[in-house]
Amino acid sequence: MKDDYIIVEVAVPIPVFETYIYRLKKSKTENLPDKELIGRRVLVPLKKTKTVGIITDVKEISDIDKFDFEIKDIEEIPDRYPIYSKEYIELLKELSEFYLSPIGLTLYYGMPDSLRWKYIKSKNRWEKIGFNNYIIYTTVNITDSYKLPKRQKELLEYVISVGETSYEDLTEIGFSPITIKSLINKGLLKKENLYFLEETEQFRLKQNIKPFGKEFLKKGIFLYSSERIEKRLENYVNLIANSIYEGKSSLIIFPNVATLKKAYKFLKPIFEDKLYIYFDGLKSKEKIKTWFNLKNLSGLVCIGTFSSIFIPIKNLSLLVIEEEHSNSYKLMRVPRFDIRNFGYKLYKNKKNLTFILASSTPSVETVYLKEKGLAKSFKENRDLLKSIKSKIIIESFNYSEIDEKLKYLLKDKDNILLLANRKGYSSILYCEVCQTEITCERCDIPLKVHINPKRLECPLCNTKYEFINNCIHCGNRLSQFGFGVEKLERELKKIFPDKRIRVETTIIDKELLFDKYETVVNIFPDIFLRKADFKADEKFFRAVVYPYIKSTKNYILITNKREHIGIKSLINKSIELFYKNELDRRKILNYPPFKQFILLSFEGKELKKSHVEKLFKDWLEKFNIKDIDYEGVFFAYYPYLREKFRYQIILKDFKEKFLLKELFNMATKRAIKLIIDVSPKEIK
DNA sequence: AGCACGCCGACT
DNA sequence: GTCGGCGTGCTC
Repeated sequence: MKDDYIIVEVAVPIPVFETYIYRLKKSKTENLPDKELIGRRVLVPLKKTKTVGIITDVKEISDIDKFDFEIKDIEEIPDRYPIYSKEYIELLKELSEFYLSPIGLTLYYGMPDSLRWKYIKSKNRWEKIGFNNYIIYTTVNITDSYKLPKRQKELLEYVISVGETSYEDLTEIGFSPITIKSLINKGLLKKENLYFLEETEQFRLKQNIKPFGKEFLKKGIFLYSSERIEKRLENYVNLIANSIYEGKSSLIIFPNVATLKKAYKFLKPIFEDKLYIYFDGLKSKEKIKTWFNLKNLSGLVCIGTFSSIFIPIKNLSLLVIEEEHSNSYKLMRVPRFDIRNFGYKLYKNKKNLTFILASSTPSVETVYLKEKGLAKSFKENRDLLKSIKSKIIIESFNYSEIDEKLKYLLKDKDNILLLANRKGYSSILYCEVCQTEITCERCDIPLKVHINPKRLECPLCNTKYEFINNCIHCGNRLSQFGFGVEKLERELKKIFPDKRIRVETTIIDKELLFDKYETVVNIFPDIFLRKADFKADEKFFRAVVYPYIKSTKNYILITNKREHIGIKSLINKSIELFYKNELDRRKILNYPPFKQFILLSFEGKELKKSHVEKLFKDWLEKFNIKDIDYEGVFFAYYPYLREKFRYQIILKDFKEKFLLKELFNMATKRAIKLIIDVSPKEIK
């Protein structure tokens, strides 16, 4: 009897760090066109319900005696092919271990959302969101010339009218499987499996794109910071063409959809049907098609956002992460890992991968990779700032004079981008009688005033409140203080009704990456230095330097931090000056990348600092942890968020990371939510 | 996560 | 006496 089963390890989408063991009946694998089990989706029972999981390993049948729990059977294998490759399963396992991100959740959120089936217990059925096993379409456009039964005629007319549909859609609206089948047999309907497209046509590059020699398709990690994003994209065309010419595939990742779409417009006419796009907002059918084509075929190019890193692309030879410093490459939710690190793992694992980390203002970590000799410069080592000719004007900041100053500075300018990292209309609403600010009920921080529509909004949890004129305690009229971009925009439009002025809070992570303006005004980036974050100087530097790259004639910087190294490197037109200084500083202070940080955030409704201290002490004692570098429990930068108190601990270079899983379990038992952030991007 | 169990307070 | 709120435990 034993021989009729295969024992497999399955990662299920629940917040635990382990995988579970299931039995798979051999007969269920007999008709599979691909015998590989690892990377497959499986439908499994889990406690009193069912879930979709991913096979991560195949065990020896003799292991069965080792388990002291009842082993349940896999109910079904829903797909003809695995969705992840063995290689990606291996790497994602390692990465989840490194970031202490539950493997089941990592694989679950990595796959196309339409494959994340949910079992609805009350309805006793699976919810297959937008799922289609194969598409049904037709090549005819009129039904008149065919003699068909009434129902078949209706079906054919329906398919003609919608163009492309699915088996599920058709049965859902009332066509029987027999009707569908007979039209398929007559050749009037065609079905195409999305999972399995044949490797057919020989792709020809458009005339004007010629393979470029092989000098840039070498194995290696490269830092590409010597040119602007427009210019970089032009260079990728040659690399992609090279890769396709060799029958291999490329992946270019962008930090946001707006930038991605601009890149698509540029690349589509060049690479036509060899170009695929992948991002969360894509239609589920398209996502599945892109996923499986990239997994099964070769000689393609994909551009996408964060989620595209999960596609197990066949013969990947070029990986580019654009604007690699962006915060969007590490999510604040599961899977809590940094895709740059995944790129690094892919690079280590593949024989020939060109891995490019590109940014006009790269992250300190990536510059450090270059310092250590792990990454090389892509193209010549030239400072981008030296090629920018726009004039730098530095002015001091004073809140009461800002309107007058802008009026004076902008009087002879046009085509202006104005940046101020202040959301909303004004910063606070204040009662001068009670001397209190109007604050968010859930976060206890001042609400910002917004207009269009007029409302109050919490800058942290985004809860919206009705605008009030009078104080809720004494009825006195409330006053507004501070300014935001909405107020700046309104007032500048009043002063200069004919000028082209765009007002934004930030450039980074907006579609502005490709845009240029004659004059860029940057108001008070000093705000980035207010937070005692280890990355504060880097953020300030980027906030000062990045807008300069977008200006063609004038760059007006309004700041009171003239002595900061970030501004010095701008004036000296040398980004290297900043990185050298910053690396020295971080080394002295034992900050990343010299020490690895693990940020522990504890959250709870009635949580007190002493509870966290007790929990941490108990953990240290229980596991006899002596060798640990941390500076105690402190209040988080936002100590009260969404009705929860928040405390943090920073561990430096903590080696026994697996023990944090136990801390996580202990915290859960005490109703404390613990968020473990390995190599945090920011501390907030 | 998502479900069940079990202990309390509020209700017919 | 029992309905349901949510704290706690567990998933191969």
